[in-house]
Amino acid sequence: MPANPQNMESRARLSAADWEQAALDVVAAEGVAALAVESLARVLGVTKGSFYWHFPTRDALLKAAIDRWERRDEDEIISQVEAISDPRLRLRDLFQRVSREVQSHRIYAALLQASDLPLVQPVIERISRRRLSLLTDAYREAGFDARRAAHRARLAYTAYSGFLQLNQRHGMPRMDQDEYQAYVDHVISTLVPD
Amino acid sequence: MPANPQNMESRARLSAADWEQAALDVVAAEGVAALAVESLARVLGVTKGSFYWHFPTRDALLKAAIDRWERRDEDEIISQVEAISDPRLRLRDLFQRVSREVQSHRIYAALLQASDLPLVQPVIERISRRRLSLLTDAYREAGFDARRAAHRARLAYTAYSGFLQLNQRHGMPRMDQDEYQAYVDHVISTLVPD
DNA sequence: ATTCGACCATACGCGCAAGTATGGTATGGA
DNA sequence: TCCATACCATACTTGCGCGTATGGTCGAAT
Repeated sequence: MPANPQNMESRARLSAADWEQAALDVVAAEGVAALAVESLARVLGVTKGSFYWHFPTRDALLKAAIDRWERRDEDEIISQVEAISDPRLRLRDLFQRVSREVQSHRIYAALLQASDLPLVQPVIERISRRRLSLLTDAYREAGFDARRAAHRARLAYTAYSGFLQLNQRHGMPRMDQDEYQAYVDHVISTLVPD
Repeated sequence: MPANPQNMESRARLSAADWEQAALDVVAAEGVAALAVESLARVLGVTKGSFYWHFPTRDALLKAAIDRWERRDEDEIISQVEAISDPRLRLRDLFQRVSREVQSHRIYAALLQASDLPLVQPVIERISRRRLSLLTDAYREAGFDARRAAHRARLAYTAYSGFLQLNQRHGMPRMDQDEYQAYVDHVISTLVPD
């Protein structure tokens, strides 16, 4: 019996999950448009022939990779945050937690940029709606009426996705670590009631 | 002498400016990726042969169209706003004015989505920097110290571009006209000091 | 009336990345 | 030991959109 082949660092043979993970890495680093099967095969040390055994088409890989990402990072963070009962503390914690995550948001930013593709558009809508209602609920619990809660949630969420767009991808006025944290604090003090 | 051929509704012959304007319409409606010379020629009722007389390449058209847009809408709005001396009134007016513009922002949103192309990336950076410093200056004049002014400006601008991304293009939770205006008012009261 | 140049049509070449066809190799179980 | 299955390589075909080559037309100036 050989050592567990799942954990060997340069496995001779691949599974669909390996392709999905590699696809996510490419998407995070270079965007959805850069996801090509031949180049991805080179990264994995194989050729197209391998790919088309695991997936029928390029879009199938993209969809599978996105689904994998959505299940993993999404449920995780949201469930962690929902554990905090005080809504204002919950919002603060959410903002801080989000500001520290990196890789998962790279992928979301990449998907945002490719949201005109029919395959990713419903994903963006689904995720945005979920996160938006998460924020809206928190603001309602914090004492906002329904209208103001929806507006403030929208403001917070658009600021988040706009930040991803302008900074995470091509660095706008770059910030160092301290200034970034100061910005996050400013956002919290501006958008979260005391 | 025939009637002014510039204003006839289906001119027999085109100029470079006609191509640029048509290109902007396509970009605004379907994004940068949808800008193809053959399809654009069909829209204008001609063929590729015409296009490559006016422009050497597709990218040349895209660049010319973007430049045209940048000169037109950008200088216009900014110079109008800079006329208001009171910084808080100026910010309010800016937000309101921006909220009513449509077409120009469709194009900016499309450019944002295509900001990984080497041709549009410097445009986005240039415009963002300009608008950001416009906001920063206003907040400074309104009494914010340099740090807070920069942060608040960044927050406002990311909220703006995030809104474009999520609503203007593929409509997130859609809003009717009244709710939209209410949202704008909420943003102003949250981000602009009294 | 002729000519010249601006504008356009038609037909082609070409590169890139997706997808197909088909055959090869390695590995575990009978 | 031998076969079946899972995984992979090689060599194609195909479609799409850019760019090129070349020739045609129409209006304006001489």
